[in-house]
Amino acid sequence: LSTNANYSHENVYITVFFEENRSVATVSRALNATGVVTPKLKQKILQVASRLQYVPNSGARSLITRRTHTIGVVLPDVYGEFFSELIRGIDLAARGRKLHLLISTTHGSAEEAATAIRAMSGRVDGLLLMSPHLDTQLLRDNVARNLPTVLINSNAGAKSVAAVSVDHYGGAFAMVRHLASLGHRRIAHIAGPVGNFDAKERIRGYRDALKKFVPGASEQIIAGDFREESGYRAGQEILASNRRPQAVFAANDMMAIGCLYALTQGGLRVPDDIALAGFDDIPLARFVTPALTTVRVEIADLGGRALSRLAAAMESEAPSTPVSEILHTDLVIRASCGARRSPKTFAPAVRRSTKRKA
Amino acid sequence: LSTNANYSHENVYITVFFEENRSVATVSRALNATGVVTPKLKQKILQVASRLQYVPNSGARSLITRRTHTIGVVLPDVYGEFFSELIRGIDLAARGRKLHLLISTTHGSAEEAATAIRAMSGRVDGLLLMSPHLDTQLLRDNVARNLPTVLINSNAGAKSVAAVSVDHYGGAFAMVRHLASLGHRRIAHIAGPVGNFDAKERIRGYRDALKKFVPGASEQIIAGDFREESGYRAGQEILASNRRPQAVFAANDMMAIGCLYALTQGGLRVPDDIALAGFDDIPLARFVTPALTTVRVEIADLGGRALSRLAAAMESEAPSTPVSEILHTDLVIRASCGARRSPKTFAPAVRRSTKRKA
DNA sequence: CTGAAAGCGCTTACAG
DNA sequence: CTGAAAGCGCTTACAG
Repeated sequence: LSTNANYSHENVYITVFFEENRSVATVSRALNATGVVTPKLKQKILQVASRLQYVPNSGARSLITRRTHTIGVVLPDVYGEFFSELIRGIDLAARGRKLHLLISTTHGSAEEAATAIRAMSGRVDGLLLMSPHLDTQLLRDNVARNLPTVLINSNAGAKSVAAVSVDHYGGAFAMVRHLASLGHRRIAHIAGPVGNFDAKERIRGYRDALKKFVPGASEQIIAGDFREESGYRAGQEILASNRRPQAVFAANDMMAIGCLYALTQGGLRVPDDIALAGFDDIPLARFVTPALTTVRVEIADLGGRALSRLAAAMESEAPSTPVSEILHTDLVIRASCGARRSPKTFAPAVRRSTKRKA
Repeated sequence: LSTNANYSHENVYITVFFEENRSVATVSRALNATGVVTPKLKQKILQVASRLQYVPNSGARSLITRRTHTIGVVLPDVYGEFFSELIRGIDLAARGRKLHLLISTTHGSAEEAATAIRAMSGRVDGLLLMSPHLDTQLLRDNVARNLPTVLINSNAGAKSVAAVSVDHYGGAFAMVRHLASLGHRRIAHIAGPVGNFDAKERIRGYRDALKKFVPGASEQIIAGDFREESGYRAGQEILASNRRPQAVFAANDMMAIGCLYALTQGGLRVPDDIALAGFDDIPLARFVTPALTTVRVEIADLGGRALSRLAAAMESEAPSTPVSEILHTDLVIRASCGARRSPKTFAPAVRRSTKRKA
């Protein structure tokens, strides 16, 4: 064992304390404040540890404690305001619990998602998953048994895995109700990518609200993929149509902004000639002209809650029954839908809650 | 050892293979494709591993291999476009090398930075550090010896630690030269936070270019902190001054945007009454009206290069001599400085390189 | 209160 | 080509 006392040239391990004639057991107890150690001895050990810049080898430690204190976070991407905010919320909640974050991206590929999940399995205490490609089968095949898992914005696990999602349906529903209340009857929807859970829920909200608040009106759904460019194309499509909608509700802000550019280029004035609304309330939304009416999602909160749920599941011994939590959204009314003008100040945007039971 | 064959109810470890009458050594060789194993046996082992969803315990593995295949990334925050882009660049470069990312934030506190660095030391193969609070002493006290480290946008380590930075000086210099070339003589600078390395370099660039291209002009430096609100206040200050500058160069885009709002509110037209420029080229820059002239920083590239350097240092046996790499910037000329109007299209912004030897 | 020993799951010489 | 054994750094009963 003493062959390992190589701290002068190499890394520092607990065994260097042998040089101080201490047993690793005592050192371990002193460092972890577990078990009893004479205050004097403890102080000396701490001192030596500090001088030597001793840092415990986490691999060795988790080998025996069966804890890594690390959470695996699997996301489609880390790019853009949405993920940035989401990670921020997760990070904040994790710091509070002294948990580390191992982050991996899948770039929208199911195979990469599976690989990432497997690669993380041996090194984390729990998993936070978000991916458009998650389905029950993929989860069953790749998530290690008994590894606590929480899904974000996904219904992949259906009833079998815990999930935290945004109330896409309620938000879209409230927005269409608002547009209808302004007198618009022809309300078009620029949809998100086919197969995407969020997008589907938003379409459902649009559809139901339209049916309810504008009886007899026909749906107009324009294809999109959540990216700015697809909103731009949708805008051009709207310009070219013979019977233009009076209002356009895009499934997210980036598409609404792309659409705004197309409409403005085409000579239409928003909101005078046509109303426009988005979804997400990304920071950009208040900066475009006119400022964008949208549905606010507390993205950071979404991440924070997901982490809290996961932490709770990790702490409980028994495999907890999976709970689904749904975060409500807020209507943010700005200038682009014509309901009111947005003053150019730093005052917080007007919000109207769309609370809805989960 | 056989007490561990508990895969039916618990986690799956390599020892479950005992049930197949195989030694862990053979299983290890088969799984890692190291050493020789009969193709037939190997296939069978792989099959069992797959059926059992076996995932190696990374702690145990790195205990012996002395590799975690994980990089520690310490950032001030994960919020906002800058960090989002930076992480994206790091992530992209890491995936290619099959490295995992352990991410931690310091929220601008030196103590948190130290804690984060120490907490990571035992669980990573290398460190990527960015923090306004890094100094040589903090690094020496907290970074484990022989742990390869690369600093991002910091000169903390001076000559002793490898670093990748943006050419703040050159970018600011080029911008002021550009503003001077448009005929502006009174050019003000809204500075970043005091003590911040990036901010200091940008001031230096402003100062030197002003001296060189507008001989006799006096400096006008307004305090700021990189946040939008401080730019807004700077704008109000400019409005109130008796001899207004002809051009304002903000040390980053967010302050430029805050300033823009103040100036517009105050009745000034940008760029007709006053020219405005920023630094960073965040996505928002092209969306404000008028679109913002700025200095483009390839943020993702910054992250990617930092990771590449780190990976290289990790692979080399000898403690490599620390190299400092400086990324050049590009001038992005849009409408806000009056040099030209920006058309509202999706065409890429005009860029002029400000190449400069590192 | 402290130390010697066992063992966490894995890999790697070393035998056979 | 395969297996038995040692050992990575740590923690935790178990003695003393």
